[in-house]
Amino acid sequence: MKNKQLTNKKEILTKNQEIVLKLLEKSNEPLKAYSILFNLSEQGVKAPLQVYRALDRLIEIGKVHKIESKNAFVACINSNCTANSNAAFTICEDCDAVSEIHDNKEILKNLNYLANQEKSKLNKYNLELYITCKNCLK
Amino acid sequence: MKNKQLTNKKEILTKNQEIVLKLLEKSNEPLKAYSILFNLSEQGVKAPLQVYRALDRLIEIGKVHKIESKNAFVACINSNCTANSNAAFTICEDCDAVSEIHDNKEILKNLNYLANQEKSKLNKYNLELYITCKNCLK
DNA sequence: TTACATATGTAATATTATAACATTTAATTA
DNA sequence: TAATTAAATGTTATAATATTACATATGTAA
Repeated sequence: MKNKQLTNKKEILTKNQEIVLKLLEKSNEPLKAYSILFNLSEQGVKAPLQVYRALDRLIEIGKVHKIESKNAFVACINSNCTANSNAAFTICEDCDAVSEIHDNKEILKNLNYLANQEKSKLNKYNLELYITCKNCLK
Repeated sequence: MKNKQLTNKKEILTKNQEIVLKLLEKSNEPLKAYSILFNLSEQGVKAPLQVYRALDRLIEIGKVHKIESKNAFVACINSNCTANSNAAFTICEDCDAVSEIHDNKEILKNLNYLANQEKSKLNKYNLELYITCKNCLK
């Protein structure tokens, strides 16, 4: 589908978007949609759609990423994130810890090259690295 | 979770695994689990679990990959695929066409480097490139 | 054979996500 | 300002994806 116009109103978020983002930002792990829902029930968020709509928009403007292999959502740690920005994560297969990798020029270069080889245009990418983390290697 | 022993019994598949893999191999697009289920109802596959169990095993031995962002499954095009092999796909955002990228040495090198930087060990990766494909660029 | 692991079948249910529609709030403009 | 439109919200219902739990069967090793 084509992208909608991203008016980018200086990141003015609506109430639901605001509280969903706040929750994600203070969480130190990816949260699932229904976990967000239960966490926010006291703040008036009562139905899945309220969460999913907020998440959709937050993802659209690049404030949130979805970890596809976990159906979970994280706030982007990149302060200067842009719309539909790229995402790369490490996921420890032992302890499930997830962390975001800052955009990596070298990877982007390679991926663009790959896309170009097929005469197609790279719009964005999702990269999930399944690792054994430093702690779990001990 | 730790990997189970991969006995690799020369790729002897069970009945359900066999027919699920056959279906995926002759499909020219990723199939969803319930689509597989409906397609195979005449062959005695009657419950989601039969499909999911077959898929789990096929993924484990590297014959099938899951496109995480689509909850869909494809047969691996890499004839000499190994257990838990890496996967990389392009997904056209306009026409939804998906194709697998053959393992790319350069990417793997970069990703290993990234993991090493964090003193962690890369086990496998999942890479999904959202593109506009050759046809849709016209 | 006995024991054990693996595979299968089946029903029920959990989890994740969207459709459809009514209502409210915000932004635009006449 | 009032009228008009667009965006966001609320709510119910339901669709789509995936797993739990348990009974049974089948293959493999001691």
